[in-house]
Amino acid sequence: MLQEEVSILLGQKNMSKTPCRVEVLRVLLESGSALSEPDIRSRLNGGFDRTTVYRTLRSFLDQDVIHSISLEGGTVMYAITHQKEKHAELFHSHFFCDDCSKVYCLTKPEFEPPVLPEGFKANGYDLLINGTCNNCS
Amino acid sequence: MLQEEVSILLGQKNMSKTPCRVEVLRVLLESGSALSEPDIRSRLNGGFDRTTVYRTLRSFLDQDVIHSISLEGGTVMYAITHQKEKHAELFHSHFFCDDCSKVYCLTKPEFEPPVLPEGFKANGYDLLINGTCNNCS
DNA sequence: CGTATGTTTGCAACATTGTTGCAGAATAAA
DNA sequence: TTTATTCTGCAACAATGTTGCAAACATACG
Repeated sequence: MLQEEVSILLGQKNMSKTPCRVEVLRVLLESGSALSEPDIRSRLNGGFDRTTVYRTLRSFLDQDVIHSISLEGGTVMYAITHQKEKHAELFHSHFFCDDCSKVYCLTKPEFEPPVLPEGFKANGYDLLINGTCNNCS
Repeated sequence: MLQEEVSILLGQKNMSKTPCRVEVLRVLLESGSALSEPDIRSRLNGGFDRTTVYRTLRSFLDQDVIHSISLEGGTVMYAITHQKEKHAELFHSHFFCDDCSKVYCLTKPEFEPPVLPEGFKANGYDLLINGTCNNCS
């Protein structure tokens, strides 16, 4: 159930269950994909202020409850962090549908990275794949 | 020589050699890495308006003379597009140094991408690797 | 040469995304 | 209840990017 999932997410990070936090998590969980702040705010029940939503997102980002995805052109989307995968901290892979503009978090984000030039050391990989999603093909 | 390279880049795309375009290309070529608009503008000789620089960047983006790289958090950087590589249109790989914040375009951007879920079709790959560059290690 | 046409530039204005300061409301703790 | 903490809304601000308009400049054509 949704309420439970929200409680678990907040409880794990010792975050209090405020109305705005609960709503933001509900919206993100229900959408199943990444959303921009305007997207999120327009779906919230309660009519919260822009500032409050941004502060909520900032807290979630700091606590790794959510993560941000930067699209071509600088648009930033926010999505729940599901850490089922082992290398979730190292590899982040997302899919952007050119057709419906939906953003999906790939659950198996690991891949064979390119060889770096001499002297370069990698700490993390952020991959953004664009194309057509299963809904649009 | 730099002047020549600028002329070639503009000539290939049938773009007129305006002062601002020449300056922006000079700055990007001299820096050798990706720069933000404020970075670029502060290095221009001539004191061009913010708007003029953005319009110049837009033209270059439309003509694929440059490309943009979106960093974590939504910062956008601009870099010359070197299409020496075959798969340059499909694979874009960049390296962000956590130490000096410099952004490098990787010249061999191909890699083994992750397997997509059923029904998803990829059109392009944008990889952003973060870590330590050769100057900072 | 002069005129018409097109492009570049600067200025002002605006939109969007995100942050910060401050004061009031709500919540939890004493 | 009183105190302390944290949330929230409002106003203001900063950064990035776009658009409209008019002046400047270059280009082409008669």
